[in-house]
Amino acid sequence: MKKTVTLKKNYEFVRIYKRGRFFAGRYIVIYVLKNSLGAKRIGITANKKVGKSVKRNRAKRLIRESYRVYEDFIPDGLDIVFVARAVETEYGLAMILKEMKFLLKKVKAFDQEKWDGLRRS
RNA sequence: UGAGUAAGCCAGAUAAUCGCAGGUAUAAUGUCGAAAGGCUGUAUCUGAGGAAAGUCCGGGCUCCACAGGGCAAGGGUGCCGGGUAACUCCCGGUGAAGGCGACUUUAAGGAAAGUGCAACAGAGAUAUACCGCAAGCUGGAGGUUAGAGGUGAGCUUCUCACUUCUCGCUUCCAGUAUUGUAAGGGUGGAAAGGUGAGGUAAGAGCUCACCAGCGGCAUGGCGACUUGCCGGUCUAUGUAAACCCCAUCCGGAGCAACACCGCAAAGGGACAUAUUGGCGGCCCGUCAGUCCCGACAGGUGGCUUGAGCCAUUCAGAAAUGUCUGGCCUAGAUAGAUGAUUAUCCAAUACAGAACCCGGCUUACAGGCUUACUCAUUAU
RNA sequence: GCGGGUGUAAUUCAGUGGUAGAAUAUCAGCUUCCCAAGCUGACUGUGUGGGUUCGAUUCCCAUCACCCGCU
Repeated sequence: MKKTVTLKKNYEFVRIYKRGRFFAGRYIVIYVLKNSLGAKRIGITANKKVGKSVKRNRAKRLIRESYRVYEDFIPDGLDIVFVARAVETEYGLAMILKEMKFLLKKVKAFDQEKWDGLRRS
């Protein structure tokens, strides 16, 4: 198991916001940009609109857990940023999983054949 | 049984699988390195709170040379005693306010040091005199006594009746550039002690009794203060979370502090022998040449053993202190605790450490324990 | 994390303890053939909760929201 590389600095996030493709879901917004490293890097953010620290931490944990499920099916060479949105209602992991898969497909960052093959076996 | 008061406790549990952070051990035939060791893997242990929150106080720690002296300014605190490293915190008490009560609340020094403010209303706002109540004076009306005059009647010296005038007394009414008074008067947050009796032209601490307040002495208490006695009636509006006075305390900045390593450190500019800066305002004293641009998106330490936690002994009314023994219990750096399943449960609220402690304040589902009060019923 | 600041009408701002004001905006009327401009009038309130005071936008305490800085 390889360790996940994360984006840290603000200028890295700004670069992806400005140049990358994005798609908004109900709970999260996804930004994707190709990089030249040959590996994938992710960033997760939750700003103050999401809520206080407990809510922000929970949103980040759920996104991180969902990413862990789909990590192997995302092609290398991409920078991905997940932004948690401010939602009034309660939500669980299952909804985040469903939405993340949908969003990854929308931005063409999901290896459907590998997913199907693994499911069949 | 119902209603309530006070103090304290818990903050979902268990099991399995996957996943995250840190410590320790280990590594062979993994990988990087000269090595120490790192990365990675494996095993094992540990892993958010009662408020971690707000950042409202107080400290530790670090730097400002030591954190020094004096003056000025500013700010905090403010019944008494104790506790504490310290506090504006805590404990106990005093006074005051609230509650039938258990009990609760309390920024509670000084208003006879001075200054300011008190809108509107009201006669008047820190002292006043509009109405009123009385006294005086003037005028009018009435009553009455005395004196004088006139008319009439009779027993004509004298008596009686009526009437006029003058003086005095008195009642009522009106007026007032007069005097007294502050008892009463639709106001107001507040009208300069309260109640009762005497007293007075009318009234008034004018006098007396009790109460309140003030002063003195004594008693009990470490003290705030309490209780008792005596004395003068001078009684003194409120506001100090208005200025202020008194007492007392306070140097500043904050772990993005600070130290070290690495990178960079070529050069340019500003002020300089009594200037500039440290030293937040001035003086003394003291230290150093100083600052800006070039030019910080790196790493390590600081970082968790501490005014620590648990049990216990003793002192104390308590806060708290103390003796003995045991324990080590997060330490990240875009920031770690999550997911799924099963069982129990009535159900899971407020909410996530970021240098560390002691408090305060605020948010909060539900449950439990102890002590006490009131009401009702039964014995 | 640490430090600092601000909340007044729909908007921009005044207001030093005594009935809270200006400009713009909105609405209505007048004026005009119509519109604009102009004139007149109306409307809307101290972030929230306590306390001090006779009385609080103002003074004190707590709380909420927003904004700024740090190397």
